[in-house]
Amino acid sequence: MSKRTLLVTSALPYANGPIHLGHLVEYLQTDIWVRFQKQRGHVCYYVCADDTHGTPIMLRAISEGISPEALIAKVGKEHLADFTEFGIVFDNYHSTHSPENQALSRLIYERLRDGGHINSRSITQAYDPVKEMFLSDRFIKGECPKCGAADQYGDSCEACGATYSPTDLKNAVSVLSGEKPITKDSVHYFFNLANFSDMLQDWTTAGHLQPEVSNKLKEWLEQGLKEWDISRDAPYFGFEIPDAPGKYFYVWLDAPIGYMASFKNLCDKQGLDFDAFWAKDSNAELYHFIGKDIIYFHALFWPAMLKGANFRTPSAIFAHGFLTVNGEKMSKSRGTFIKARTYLEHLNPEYLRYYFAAKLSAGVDDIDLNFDDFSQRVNADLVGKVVNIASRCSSFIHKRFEGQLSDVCSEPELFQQFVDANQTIAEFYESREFGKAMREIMALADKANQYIDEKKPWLMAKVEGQERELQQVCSMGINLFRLLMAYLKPVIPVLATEAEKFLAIESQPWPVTATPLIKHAINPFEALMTRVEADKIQAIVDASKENLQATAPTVKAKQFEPIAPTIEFDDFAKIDLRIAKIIKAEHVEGAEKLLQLTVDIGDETRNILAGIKSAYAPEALEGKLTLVIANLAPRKMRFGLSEGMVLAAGPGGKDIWVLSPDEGATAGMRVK
RNA sequence: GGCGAUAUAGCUCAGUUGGUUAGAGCACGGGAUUCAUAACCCCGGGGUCGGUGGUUCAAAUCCACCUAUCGCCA
Repeated sequence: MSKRTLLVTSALPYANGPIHLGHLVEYLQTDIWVRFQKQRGHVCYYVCADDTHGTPIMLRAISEGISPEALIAKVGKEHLADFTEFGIVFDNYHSTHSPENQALSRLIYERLRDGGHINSRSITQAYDPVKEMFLSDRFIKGECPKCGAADQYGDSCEACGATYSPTDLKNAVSVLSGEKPITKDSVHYFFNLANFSDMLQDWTTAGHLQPEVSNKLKEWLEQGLKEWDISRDAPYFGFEIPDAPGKYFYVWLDAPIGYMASFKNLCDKQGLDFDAFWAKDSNAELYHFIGKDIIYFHALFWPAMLKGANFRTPSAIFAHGFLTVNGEKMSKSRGTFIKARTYLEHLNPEYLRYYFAAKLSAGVDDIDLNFDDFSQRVNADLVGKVVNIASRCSSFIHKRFEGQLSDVCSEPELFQQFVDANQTIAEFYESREFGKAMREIMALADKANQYIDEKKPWLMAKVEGQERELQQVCSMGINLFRLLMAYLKPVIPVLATEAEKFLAIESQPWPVTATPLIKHAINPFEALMTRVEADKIQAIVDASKENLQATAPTVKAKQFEPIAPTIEFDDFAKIDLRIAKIIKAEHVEGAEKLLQLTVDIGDETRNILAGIKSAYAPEALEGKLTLVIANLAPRKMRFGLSEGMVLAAGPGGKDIWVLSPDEGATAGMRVK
């Protein structure tokens, strides 16, 4: 087995929200693959970073009242903590908002520009005149021009599926301010992807991609490649384009460069040769694990950018499917939108690592997390089958032989059979057929249990003179267990490490040339893993439902007029609000909208003319408690003097609602 | 709307270039066992392979259409 050099990445999580179980499919898949490579003795670096740029980050920082830098620092820390507790070990975890990324983004941009791959021209876009920023399609809502459905985004209608441009929307408003967007021109920069059509035609069919991905891309390539808008106008959180003040790199331009930047950062820390991995003639292998939703960026833009900037292209891109829970899309209301943190608060992360491994393949199919299947699978496979082998053998070894394994291997052929399986299992791991690898390993576990069952050590224990055989059978079981743990180590590293402690052995390499432990003392057995408790799963679902209420959507179409400018408490204190009792209410001769109210505000009564005739009959008001502004300057109206104002809400007409206090308040009390 | 993927036992999934009675794990039923975290071992029931039509000596597999689910449309 020759030594390979690999650089592996997972897609960068966006710094706009927490890690959830859907994200984890990818990071666990990558981590398992990387651990496997390392266990095999290859040189393998696994780098990742937080994806930190773009309008959503900027807006969220504003809504939280902190700087974007503070926001991404906070979220980045949370992300890394979640990953770490799931056993995902990066060789480096960086940020796209880093000097390395800025320098590399700039370098790549300049090389593309100098190579004639960047164009610029003015385009017309929707613009929010209040927030003073351009609006992408997702920030405009209105009625679908085709079917009239309300509350649809600027690019397509969720109700009828029509696609259109934001200018087609009826009654369009900015999601940010509620204002009607205007259109405005601005110069944008474009990456001319079509220059790379031939190169991509070859690259996408040269074995770098899964066949289904390759087919998908063929479709896009046949339609002809369009230029890619890589710039955004200020205000934007990102990197300013070097030769274009006020213009920023679109987040998707610098995000994949973040892979390089994170690795550059690692190189600087560890003295590695960056060019050995990224130069055009690099011999290192470069792999990107991604979700199938971002294939376009990774299989077209990214290789083209690298090519155009004179860097090497990826060895392969591995796309995976999405996670469904109980057969359905993850849903906040069903409690199946589960954050990594919520899971960690209740269940052992290795359960999920094993479960995902058992279901993952090299394809792009979605995988389903079925809670019943999850606990059955984990309990049956890991606890019932694998750990059980150690459990059932170690008791004899300790009770009868002081922890000493026998001095011979009684079944060398069986042991060798387990060692020989390493090749098949390794092939499955290598090709990301983790489900098949797990099945293979569990078949070995079954074999081990069958062996013990056949030998019946518990009968030997009762027969005098069979001590030696008893020790041999149990030692054999322990040795088989050891190999199983070596094979499972990429998936369940914590359990594997615990098992190594129990076995009193060094960290296990991939068992290509393993020999049985002979005359070896092991440590007392302690439960290595406990069963999944069903109530914990329910607790996760419940907690996920609660999260929903805690995290109300932050960006929502504004239905109401914008909040007025902030005032100080002193401003508020100037307003003297009083509880008032309506003593008398009557129509005003000749007035269309007004009612005349006589109200008791404690020590005095007032005459108030209120514009609420359209919504209230006078007799319905008499005796009612309400709120009035008592120190409003009296106002002379056509029908008389109004000595205050009754508080009411609503758009008008029949929809006016007079405010009233809770029971117990009495006329004259001041509101404060 | 266009395009793609998927649809196999109660559940989660295998089924290589079309080729005997369609497989596994879990669940279920029966038996055996008691060393082991009620684990393990043996046996068994259960599927008109989403639907309809076609090609073929032969279709889960190839083709067409339909239905459902998921995704993509830069």
